[in-house]
Amino acid sequence: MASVYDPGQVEGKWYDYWKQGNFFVPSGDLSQPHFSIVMPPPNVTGQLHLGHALDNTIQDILTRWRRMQGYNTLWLPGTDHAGIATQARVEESLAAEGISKYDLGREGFLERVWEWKRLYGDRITQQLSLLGSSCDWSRERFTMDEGCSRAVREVFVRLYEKGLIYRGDYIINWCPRCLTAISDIEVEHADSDGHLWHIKYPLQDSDQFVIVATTRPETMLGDTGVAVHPEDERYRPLVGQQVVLPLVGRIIPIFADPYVDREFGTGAVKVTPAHDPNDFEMGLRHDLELVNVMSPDAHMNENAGPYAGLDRYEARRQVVKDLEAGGYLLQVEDHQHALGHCQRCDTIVEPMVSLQWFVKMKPLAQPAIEKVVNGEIQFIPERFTRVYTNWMENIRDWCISRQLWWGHRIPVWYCQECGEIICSRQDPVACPSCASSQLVQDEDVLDTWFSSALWPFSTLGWPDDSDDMRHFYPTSVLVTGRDIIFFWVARMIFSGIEHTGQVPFRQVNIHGLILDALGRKMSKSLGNGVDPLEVIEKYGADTLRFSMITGVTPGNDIRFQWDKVENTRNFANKIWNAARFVLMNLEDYSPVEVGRDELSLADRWIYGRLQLKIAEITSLLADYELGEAARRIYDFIWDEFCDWYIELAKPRLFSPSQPRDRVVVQTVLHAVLMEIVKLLHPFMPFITEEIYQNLPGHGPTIMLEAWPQADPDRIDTDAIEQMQLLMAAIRAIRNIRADFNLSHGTAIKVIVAAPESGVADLFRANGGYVQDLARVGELAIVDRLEEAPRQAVSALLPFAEFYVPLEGIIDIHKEVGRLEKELRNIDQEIAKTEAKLNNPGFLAKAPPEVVEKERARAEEAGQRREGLLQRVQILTAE
RNA sequence: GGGUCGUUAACUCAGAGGUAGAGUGCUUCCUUGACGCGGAAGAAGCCACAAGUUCGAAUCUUGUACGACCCA
Repeated sequence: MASVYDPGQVEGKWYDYWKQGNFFVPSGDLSQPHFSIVMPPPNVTGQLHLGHALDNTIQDILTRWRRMQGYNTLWLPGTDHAGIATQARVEESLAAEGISKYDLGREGFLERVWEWKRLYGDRITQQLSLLGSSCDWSRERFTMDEGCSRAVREVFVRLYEKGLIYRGDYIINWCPRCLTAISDIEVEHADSDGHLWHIKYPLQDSDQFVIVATTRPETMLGDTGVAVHPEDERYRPLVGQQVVLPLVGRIIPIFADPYVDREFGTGAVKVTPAHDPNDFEMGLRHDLELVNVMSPDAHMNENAGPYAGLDRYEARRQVVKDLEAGGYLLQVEDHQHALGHCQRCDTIVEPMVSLQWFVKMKPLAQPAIEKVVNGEIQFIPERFTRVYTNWMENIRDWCISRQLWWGHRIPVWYCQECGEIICSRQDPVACPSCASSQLVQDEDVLDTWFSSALWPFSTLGWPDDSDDMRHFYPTSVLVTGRDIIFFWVARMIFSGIEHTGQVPFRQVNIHGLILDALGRKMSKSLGNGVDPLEVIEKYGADTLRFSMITGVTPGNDIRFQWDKVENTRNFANKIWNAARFVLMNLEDYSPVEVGRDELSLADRWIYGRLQLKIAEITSLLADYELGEAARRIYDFIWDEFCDWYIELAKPRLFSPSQPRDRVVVQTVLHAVLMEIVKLLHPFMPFITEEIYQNLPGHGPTIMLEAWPQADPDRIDTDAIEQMQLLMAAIRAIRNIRADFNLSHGTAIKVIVAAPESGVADLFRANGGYVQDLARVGELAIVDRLEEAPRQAVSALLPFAEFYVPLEGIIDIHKEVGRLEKELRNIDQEIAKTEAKLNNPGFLAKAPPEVVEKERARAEEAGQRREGLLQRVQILTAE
């Protein structure tokens, strides 16, 4: 084994081995509980980014852990067709060849997209493999495969038949570049600097006027009303009157509506129902006419009269100019307002009225809220529950039609003869009403999220009553970022409840975003993204996984730091070398029975500590506290196992006079390393498999090993406490060595004065530990010193005093300084404990054990102070 | 405007009602037979501010400031 761990030599090999061994496939053991996760499907043409890496690492940790615990475990992978995103990319590539999708026609274009999908479809899944994802590739799905498409069809028809899907003219968000409707949540709002124009609208047959304020003057061409607040005294007399729309000449009413904000602008607003969502609502309430003045590419249309053909911003300039010329423009203020942008292409979205398909949300939202409120679905961390319920409670109908070609075509046909509308599971051949075969399918496709919403059950075989549905549904947990709670999580919840009668998952584990080192979102435009493949290439997947997980609070964002990656790489190397050491010393090892009475103090200590760690780590995992769990393993391996246990084991390993010692230590090293490697496996699957496969007594794969279970019988609290004393002693002596620059070669003598017989016995029995680890030549143990040596440095610990005679080396002055500093610390501690013990409230109300602890501490501090004072006296006495 | 999160050592972050933690960095020292991607020791924090609850608050409550994000 090489002394530096090389992940490149290891990772690919084991992944192939696991796949070939079918170790990712569920055990199928129905006597065990199931554990299932459906993977949030990445965009089929996408590339792995750090967000995916984090998301899938979490899922893989949970999956590997539960699998080891014996659950019938399924992690189902797949990809999403990502309608608008994929179509845009294919269009771009066509544009590079100088052709548009219209040149190819719908069929031809779709062929190109499928080609594209075949070309790039494997890339992201291959990248997921590089991460070590233990998902069942035999069940891999795609949102547009046959089964998912059938589920989409079924759901659409059911909702349609229930009256929950309708088609209508409503205001939607229109992207003038993508030339499609997009849903509310696909619009991103950003503040931008604009103006507020104050415009005079003259009253009909009067020389009076109202002043309206607007940020989008060009939309006035479509105004069909002016609104004021019903309780606004200023305008009360005007309500019911008519104004003459400037430039256009249309006569439109002034009406009162509580939506109007009296503080905004002049308190009177122009109402354009065809180009503003709020105006649209008011239009419905007051039966206003809809005047659409824009074409799909955001140019003015024929309803804009002389402005027809102008781009929306040119039209704005022209309208303003004309208003000014006509004396209608009274004032222009600077004004900041939020503008909606297309999530996909960042174009400013235009609210427009158009004929689209919608899902009626209120009836679906209600049960979806209940299941979360009553705890059938649990968000982790819990605070995301409110994010979800707030959104669900204020939900609006979901616009599901998209004017795209790539996606699930809406299963609705229009009879050209009689106008019948047919919504059907099977493609109809004749009109059921007039038997005509002149049927034309709706041109639109469904929002990508319509199919994603069905993912937890469409992938398991729904609508059939499949084995997988029965065995793995509802799924156990959904792991995803908080950025798609609305897009996806919410929609899966109401869809699952509506169509399967059950929640789609029991728990939702929300994690944060990965940010760059400066705390900014990683984005293409900033160019601050880090490619996970680069990290894997340089440091290995185990390192990437562990560095993203460890020391992270669930739900919080994570800054990506190369420093941390390096530190984790060092950790991997540390484990590697610890294993190398163990394996090197196991070459002559054959398993033997080792009696409990043969175990040394250090053996009993490490066994006990291991049990405690197993219990902690298991319970942290159950609570989704992966960061803390990882940190505990890290500490245990590096600190307790490597820095202490292995060091303590060395002398016994190499002592020719005690051959049995070597066997015992070998046994313990082997057993503890085996458990460590299992505990670490979900986090770092590759290196742990590699080590495991080198350990004597290994099975076919570590993946099939049982997760360690804490054995309370092995927790020897005495051994743990005793080791603590020895370790404290070793540290104190090392400290002295460092302070006095005593080189390694310098053998020192240490006198231990231990008044308690138990402590003295401990040092008599295990003085070897101190001698070896603190490099002590002679260790003398006494109850008490008649006369403490003057030419000696001391460490006065609560349980014993340690003297290192340094005739000729010690600088008395320096030593006194050292002791005085310690005295100051002790004095502070005493002041603190005294303050508590002198507080009657504390004595009366604090739990007795806390008071007792405080008393003990005070007493101990008092004794140490006494000792320190004496020591100073001895040293300063001339 | 509403909401969520954050503010802890120089930096990046854990923690959490009862003596402030890690990693990196910094200062010494160490070619000890796993690892210098290592080991030992050390310096370094009024846990943002204010009020409250409590015997006791960095931790709970409320408010303030600053920062990030989400929704309108």
